[in-house]
Amino acid sequence: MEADTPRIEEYLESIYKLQQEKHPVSTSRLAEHLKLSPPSVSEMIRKLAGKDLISHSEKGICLTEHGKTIAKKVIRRHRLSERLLTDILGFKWDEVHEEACRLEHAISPEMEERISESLGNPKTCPHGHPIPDKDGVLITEKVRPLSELKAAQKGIIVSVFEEDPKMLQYLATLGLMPDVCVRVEEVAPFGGPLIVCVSGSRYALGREVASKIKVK
Amino acid sequence: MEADTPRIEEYLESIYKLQQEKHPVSTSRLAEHLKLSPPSVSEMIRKLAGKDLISHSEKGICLTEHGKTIAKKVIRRHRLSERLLTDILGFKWDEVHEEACRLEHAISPEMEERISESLGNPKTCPHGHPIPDKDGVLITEKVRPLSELKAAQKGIIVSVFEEDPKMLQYLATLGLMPDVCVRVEEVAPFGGPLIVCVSGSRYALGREVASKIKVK
DNA sequence: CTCATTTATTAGGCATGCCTAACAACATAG
DNA sequence: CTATGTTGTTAGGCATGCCTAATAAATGAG
Ligand SMILES: [Mn+2]
Ligand SMILES: [Mn+2]
Ligand SMILES: [Mn+2]
Ligand SMILES: [Mn+2]
Repeated sequence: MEADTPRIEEYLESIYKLQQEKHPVSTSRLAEHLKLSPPSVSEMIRKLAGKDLISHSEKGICLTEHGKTIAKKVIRRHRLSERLLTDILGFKWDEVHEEACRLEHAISPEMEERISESLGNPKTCPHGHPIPDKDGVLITEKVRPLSELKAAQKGIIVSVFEEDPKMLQYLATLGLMPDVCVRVEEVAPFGGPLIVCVSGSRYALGREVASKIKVK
Repeated sequence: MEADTPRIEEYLESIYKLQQEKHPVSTSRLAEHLKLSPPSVSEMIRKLAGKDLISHSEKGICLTEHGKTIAKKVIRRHRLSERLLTDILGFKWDEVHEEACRLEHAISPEMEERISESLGNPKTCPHGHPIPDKDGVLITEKVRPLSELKAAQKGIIVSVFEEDPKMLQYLATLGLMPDVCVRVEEVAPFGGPLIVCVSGSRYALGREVASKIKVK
């Protein structure tokens, strides 16, 4: 019954992440995220459904409880790997995603626990996303995208929903990282950029980017 | 021209290790070490020869220069992984082989360097085997097996050529680890055991095991 | 409502790596 | 020298995961 390959783990991980954003996960969005052709994904979807890891109705792809459990384990290993890479090996937050994406499939439960312990059981990855605990319990803070703030409102960055190294590097130069306080100075109309103030400096920030920065 | 899969890396790594011991590496020994069927190995051998990674004459399998270069890279990653596992994550030396054998294929050149730096560029793995440097240079100390020592001779353990966790655990309880001084008290005749003295205690040690412990 | 685009699936392949069964080649013990 | 066991290879398969081309189904703009 159990037969989890790295590829299956990777699909479940992606489905989980996509579910976070917009609810119905489609074949095409999944194919795009995984950088695979739609037929490849279509085929795997059928297999995952056969293994009772997802349900595949007309309204999209959904993880089953079993699928969600596995996805959270993969995500735990991914995020712990990221922390290992930044906190112990000195990587920057924009360098860790791809590396962690490989490591997550090569880590035993024992190593997972040792990493967690060695790091003092961290609660989040370097991008601010919560790390599911050993039992799959995931504490999600109530957040909203920076793009929803009105002029003069401020918030503390909780997480940055972005994987692209270039973008992460850019955000780091602006100081837009978890735990940092941002104030919205101005919101340009017609979907224009936000003017934000971060530790004394002002920057113009596109709506697209701002929507990926979650604040509380 | 380049097309290195984890499996190819694993084969080259095994061939390299087997070459260290007895010279002519045979299909069957390789199959046994890799825990694969002889036909599977036979097939891969042909492929590796086609990629100019090994030469396959009647007198056995030999790594080419190119093959040796790749093998040493894999071994560097393996041994650095072992050090990471023991020195930073708190694993014991008997718990790291299998784990490292997976990690070695999931580590980028950048991560390899970061691990090495973070550990202070270690020269050996926890079992005392030398870690090839960035450029593949490998410093091999002149050693001889403990089993070749005569009564009253002593030596310092350099390395332990053993992968089996049970055996490593056993050796650790006796204190037979790198940098430890051993004195041979007695050598039983007809291939019998050695009586050795390690930090004040005496133990009987089979020839087989003793031959895997290298001293200087 | 209809035609065109987007989205999903089928069909047919291919590469990688593994397996078992059968056979060939060789060594060597009797 | 022959029978036997060891070693290696061929032949034929299978599972996994990916691809392109073609087709079907759904959507939505005019
Ligand atoms: Mn991943
Ligand atoms: Mn992250
Ligand atoms: Mn290995
Ligand atoms: Mn080692």
